[in-house]
Amino acid sequence: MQASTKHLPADERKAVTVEAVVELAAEQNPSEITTAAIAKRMRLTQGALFRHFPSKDAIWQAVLEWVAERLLARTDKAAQSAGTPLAALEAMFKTHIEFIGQHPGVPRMLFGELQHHDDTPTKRMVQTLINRYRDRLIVLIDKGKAEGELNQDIDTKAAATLFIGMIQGLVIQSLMAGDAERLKKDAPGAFAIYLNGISIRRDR
Amino acid sequence: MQASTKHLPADERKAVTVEAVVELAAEQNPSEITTAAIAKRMRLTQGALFRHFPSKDAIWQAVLEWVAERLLARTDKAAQSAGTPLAALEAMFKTHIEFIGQHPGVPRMLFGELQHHDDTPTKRMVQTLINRYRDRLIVLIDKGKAEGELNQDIDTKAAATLFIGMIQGLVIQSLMAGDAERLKKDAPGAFAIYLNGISIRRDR
DNA sequence: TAAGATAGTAACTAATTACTATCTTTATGG
DNA sequence: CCATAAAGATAGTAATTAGTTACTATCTTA
Repeated sequence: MQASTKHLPADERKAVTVEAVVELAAEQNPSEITTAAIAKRMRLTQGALFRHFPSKDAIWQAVLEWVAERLLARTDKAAQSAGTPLAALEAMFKTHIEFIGQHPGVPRMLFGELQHHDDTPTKRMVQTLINRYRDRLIVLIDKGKAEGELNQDIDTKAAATLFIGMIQGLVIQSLMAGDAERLKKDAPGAFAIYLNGISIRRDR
Repeated sequence: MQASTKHLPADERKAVTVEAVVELAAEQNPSEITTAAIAKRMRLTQGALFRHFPSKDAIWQAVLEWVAERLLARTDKAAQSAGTPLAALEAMFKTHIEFIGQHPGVPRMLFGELQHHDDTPTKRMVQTLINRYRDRLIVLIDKGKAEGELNQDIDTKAAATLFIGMIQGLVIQSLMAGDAERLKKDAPGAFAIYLNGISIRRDR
């Protein structure tokens, strides 16, 4: 073959592979990403991938680990640096939207996993991620109620479900329109109504 | 093969095909539904399908037409038999959730279409469906504002986006949990918060 | 600096898939 | 009851894909 084919150590090669997949997922249907396409993006032959991963599924697992780590780290940081529970919720929301804006392929991959009817290992990883995210929301919402920022009458679990669902719905409509910008545009308006729905407010 | 292979007229065979696909989509990843699987479900050979459809894509188009027709007809009917705009919104929501409960494969197919990065004919059909749905919501929300049922200050488009997004998010979380019942369980709580967010209410 | 270990290449393989060509069965109207 | 056209069966094909294999290049270290 030709071109500068450097030998990378295994760890680096794995990291590069994950990045390549995340990039590709932004450009095409994730379920149609072939090992050949991943290898081509990395300027590697297809067979070489299997030196580092035992199967294609193992590649997906590495990618999902990457996603879970990064997303939770960023939203946690955002929430912690906010002053009140309500501010923390807003910070999490904004950070989440920002994350998706930077990695448009990520939600596509997650949605793709959920389409499998049976419990694949990768689907379980997505479930775990969303559950961890949801737990953080529940803590914040309960704290908000206790501190008098949020309406005591609302159902905490429903509020957490809607928070996550709102983001998922916004992403889907952005995907539908084929316009990544739309997510950022629509997010504030949707969040305003959500906030209206959970917070205590004075009558107009 | 043998067995009682009745010859159906083309129109009926097409209808049966659509039903088979909708059924299969409830049981497996729609993007992995092969023409062989469809034929098997219909107790037909794979080649026979191509007597009625020029391509697999044409099958998908027929299915999406079926979905758009049925969903809009049912939600329209529900909205029209409601007394007020707000009641119409709730009726649409409930009917929509009910429809998905009866056809769990439908949202999976729609989500699958949205994962293609380029504009396929089928993706366009999904876009058109959601846009038509959205237009109905906007009319209702504006009417609700005019009649004093809804908060004048909310952004109508954002409220419509969140309405659709809420359903999409609920469906995704139900898919994630692998529990179709969860949709029906979570829907009322989420809608209550949404309602709280858009309606005029007295302070507690 | 030589030898073992790690990373990469090129060329397969077996399975799957949408679609087709040819032959057979079934339904129907005169 | 028979001719004919529509519907289905059978048996293909070409393309694609994950994974394998035998060999080569590069790195590491004793």
